[in-house]
Amino acid sequence: MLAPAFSKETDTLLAQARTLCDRRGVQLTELRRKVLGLVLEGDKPTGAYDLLDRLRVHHKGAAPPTVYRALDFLLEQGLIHKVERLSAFVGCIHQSEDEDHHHAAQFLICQRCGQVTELEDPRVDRALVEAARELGFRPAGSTVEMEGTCAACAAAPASAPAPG
Amino acid sequence: MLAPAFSKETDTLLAQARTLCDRRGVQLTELRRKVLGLVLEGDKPTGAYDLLDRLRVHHKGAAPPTVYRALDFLLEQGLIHKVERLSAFVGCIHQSEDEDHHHAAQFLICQRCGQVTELEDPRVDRALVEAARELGFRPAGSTVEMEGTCAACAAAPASAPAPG
DNA sequence: GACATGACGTTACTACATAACATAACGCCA
DNA sequence: TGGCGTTATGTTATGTAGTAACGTCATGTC
Repeated sequence: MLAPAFSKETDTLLAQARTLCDRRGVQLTELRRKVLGLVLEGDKPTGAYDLLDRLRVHHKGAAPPTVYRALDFLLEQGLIHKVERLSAFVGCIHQSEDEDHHHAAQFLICQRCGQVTELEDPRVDRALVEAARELGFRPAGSTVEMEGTCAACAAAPASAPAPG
Repeated sequence: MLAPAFSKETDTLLAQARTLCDRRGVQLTELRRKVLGLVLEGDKPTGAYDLLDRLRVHHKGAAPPTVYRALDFLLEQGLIHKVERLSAFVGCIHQSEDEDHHHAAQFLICQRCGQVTELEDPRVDRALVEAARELGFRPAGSTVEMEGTCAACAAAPASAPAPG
């Protein structure tokens, strides 16, 4: 079970994640760290079974529950997000030690190039929380996703979607 | 292939849907009408395979594509919505002939009783569209869902979630 | 040393969704 | 009126996503 090699950027994020988990008293185990690394390495949202395939390279005998448990942990800790429309996972770009584990994020999904952009727009969250509150609804978590065409693809000729 | 019996409320909505499709020049076939009826009858979001089971009662030989094609049509026409977090479908309560086929809706999902409430809050949509516009993103469709506890369940004792 | 806890292994299964090709009904129009 | 395109549906098979249930192993603790 060798350690996979991650990019420098990923290693930095992994180090941050380690610090965060230590402070919270939760275990960023080797397995969970690997899965987080795989999610972070992808420049696009990655499906659980795709992660599983990659995980198996260095982690023999990995099965669906192996990946899903790790993903559940990472979601709980707010280290990754799930993009519901894609049934896929992305690393969270807004890691912050002091924040709630699950901060409210929004995603813009480009139908042309597949690129996903994470937003953290307070106006959107505020509007949603307010609308819920008016109905006496107590929010626990939200999914906000918008599909469409990103700026790069809108500018590119029809035959050439902006690359990943 | 007998016609299933729907409630009076559902029949009313089906009649509206019929009118709307006629005006648009699209075909609300018997099959599509049945599936729409089944979705509308449910007081909670219904999964595709649940719909399939019910469809089979009156529609021998129905298979997954039978249901999914009908659902795709109904989604296109804005007659139903998909709740991504539940992989399930609900009837749209905001049918309007003049509107876009896909209007921006939001959903509040109660984790206790499973009830789903559709909102159509202009503030939420406006905030999201604005945030996207600032990044040069051209919106095509959005998913906005919030999970939590509905007013009824929040008021009810812990052991007795408010009924469906 | 018995026992609780948390992480992970392993097997099997359930649920969700689509590909690919066949068939049938309809309108069109040459 | 026969051929053709279009749209809806039938049919078979397969791909993808997610979970249940139970076993094992390490660690801590009383």
